[in-house]
Amino acid sequence: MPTGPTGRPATIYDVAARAKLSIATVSRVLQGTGPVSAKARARVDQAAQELNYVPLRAARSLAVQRHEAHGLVLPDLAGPFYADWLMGYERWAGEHGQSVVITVMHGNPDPRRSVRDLASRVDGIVVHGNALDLATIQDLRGARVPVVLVAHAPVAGCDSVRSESAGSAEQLTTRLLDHGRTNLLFVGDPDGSYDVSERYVGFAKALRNRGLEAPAPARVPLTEVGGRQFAETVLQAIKSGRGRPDGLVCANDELALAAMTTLTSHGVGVPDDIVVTGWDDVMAARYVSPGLTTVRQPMAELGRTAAERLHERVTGVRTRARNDVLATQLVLRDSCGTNRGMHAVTE
Amino acid sequence: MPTGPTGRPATIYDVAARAKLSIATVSRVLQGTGPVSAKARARVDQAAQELNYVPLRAARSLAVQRHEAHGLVLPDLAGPFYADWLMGYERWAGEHGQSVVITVMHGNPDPRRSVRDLASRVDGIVVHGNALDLATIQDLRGARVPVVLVAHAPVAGCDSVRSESAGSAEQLTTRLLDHGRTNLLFVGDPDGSYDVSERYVGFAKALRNRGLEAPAPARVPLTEVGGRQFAETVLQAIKSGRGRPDGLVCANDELALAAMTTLTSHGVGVPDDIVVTGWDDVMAARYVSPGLTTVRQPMAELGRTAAERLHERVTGVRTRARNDVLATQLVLRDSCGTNRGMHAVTE
DNA sequence: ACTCAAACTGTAAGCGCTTCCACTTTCGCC
DNA sequence: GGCGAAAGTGGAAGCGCTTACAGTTTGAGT
Repeated sequence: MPTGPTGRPATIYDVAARAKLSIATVSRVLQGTGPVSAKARARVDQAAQELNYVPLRAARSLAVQRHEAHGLVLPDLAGPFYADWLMGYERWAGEHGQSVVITVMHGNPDPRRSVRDLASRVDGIVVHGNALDLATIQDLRGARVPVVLVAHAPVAGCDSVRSESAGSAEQLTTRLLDHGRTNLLFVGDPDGSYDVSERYVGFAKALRNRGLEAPAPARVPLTEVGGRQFAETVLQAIKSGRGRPDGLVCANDELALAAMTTLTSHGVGVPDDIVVTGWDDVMAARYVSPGLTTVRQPMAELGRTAAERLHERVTGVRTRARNDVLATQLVLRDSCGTNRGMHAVTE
Repeated sequence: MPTGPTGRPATIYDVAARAKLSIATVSRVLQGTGPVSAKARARVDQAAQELNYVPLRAARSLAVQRHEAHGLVLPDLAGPFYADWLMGYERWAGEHGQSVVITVMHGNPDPRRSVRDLASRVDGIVVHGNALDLATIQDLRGARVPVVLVAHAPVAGCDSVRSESAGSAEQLTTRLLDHGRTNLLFVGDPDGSYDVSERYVGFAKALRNRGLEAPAPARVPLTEVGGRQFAETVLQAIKSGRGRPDGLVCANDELALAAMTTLTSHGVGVPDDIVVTGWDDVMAARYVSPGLTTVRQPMAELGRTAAERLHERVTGVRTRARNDVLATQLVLRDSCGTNRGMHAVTE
């Protein structure tokens, strides 16, 4: 928020003139580089102060060949957890003087252009989930843009950060089986995202461990509409006397919540007739009745970690790719019928 | 994601050399400015293509004295609605070729520096709620940085965008009074944000219209913890036989949800013994029982509008300040005890 | 006092792009 | 075929900053 004498923003020349020093010295004082006398420092500080001078980032970026900014590419911002993730990222960025430029792909009229554009104003890019196809990611890599993948399968040359999925899903599923469930269904499309595919892997593994065959996943969108629709088909199946599931392992909470409430409102008891679990631990999960058993991801930490990894790459302190997997937390509530005592938390 | 012959990103010089034309022509082709022959255009396009050339934004910004970027300053990202707001903003920005740089104030080690920094890499700034104090906003204005305020009281020289609050609050409160409530309480601190203060104004007005005196607001934080704590004091009051409220008009849903569930879990009936309303219509509001009556703000549209206003200011197509107020929607559910039929929606 | 190094400061050359201005083509038309 | 205007192109000057490099002080050591 600089104010120059002319009304136009003050430049380093204005400061230099006012301090009666060269722009080189001004730059050295302001950036804290190189040796400067105390006197010069004081004069510059005062002049800068008086002119309310702020160096123009574009000029600095051009000169130092660095932007001091991170680019984030997100598929969209739906769901409550992006906020937490972003918050974690922002926090780290703020503490380390990095700006954050966000680009959302959903509804973007020209994704390719947007990403190129982003790449030219930041030092590196974080890609969340499948916001970008592999070709575009490779493109970025080819152009030597540091890339960190979040909630995405590892890619050669890129760092990745995600939360553990398969293990938690297996653990959760096993728990349901332990409590006598015999006809579990996985709800959600594994092809939709890496995370979901991992969850299905864990689900299937738990079943196989019991000598059961894993049924194909119900490929519905991870939304409330998807959950409602799926519940309808379950209700149909029950009504028509066909085989009925006695448990739904849903790929996220929206799905689970919609499915569960649809079922209960049609007289199907949860958890007695059918158990339901979700993923993410959204706020509604603890306000619905019965409370929704779910898996909590350390969203803020995922964000923080992604920021850190990207910075390491940008500054070059690390060159070997690194794939972080953060632990999740099983949150037991009543919807899974295995809960003793509220809010027991395992793992 | 440019790739130059040397491994370093290609510059406009590389393209010019390859196309056997001057950089001036290359620039004209790429930016679509000025007259260029079809032949030249083709050569440049091809060369740029082959080199995977992307103009460096910093250089362009420096030359054109514009960043083609908007800065957003947010207090934090808590709550589910920032996501919708941001989504609306991003969408508009993406469609209009503007980048979005986000800065979160909460937990920021040096807010002042962050804002100055932001100001020097964008063409204008949107400030959400009370992320910034008035002095800082004035500073920005003084430096001729276009500023748009969201959910904030209008400030001279700044545009503002918010959603209607007082009227909806009055309408909601009146409705409760119409249904026989006589001892309503407003929960939330009006000093905490402009929006909340407006809601309290509407609440108080409704009471005065009935010749009732508006009680002082319960100044608790707008969080689940705040709601729980407040509910405890209500429970105390009831137990000790002191006057009890028969309705809580809460400043947001988190507060309302926590208060409501605390009350019901202690045997206080909602809506029979006491009615509860919230604000924002978060997802949990429709999963809790009874469903939470609340007020929905057009978050995405608020975001879109803010983006548009800022752009108008940046481009100078409008110079007079403008204050937009968007309509809200009363969402009636069972917690207010005045609902006939699910999901009736008024206004 | 004198030398030499260390401390400080200034000059100027970029960083990669846009754009004014001048210059050369190319047309349209009499 | 020749003329003027329009179209196309290139040279070069910035935009505001950083940073060699060179130049000037300063000060310690003798």
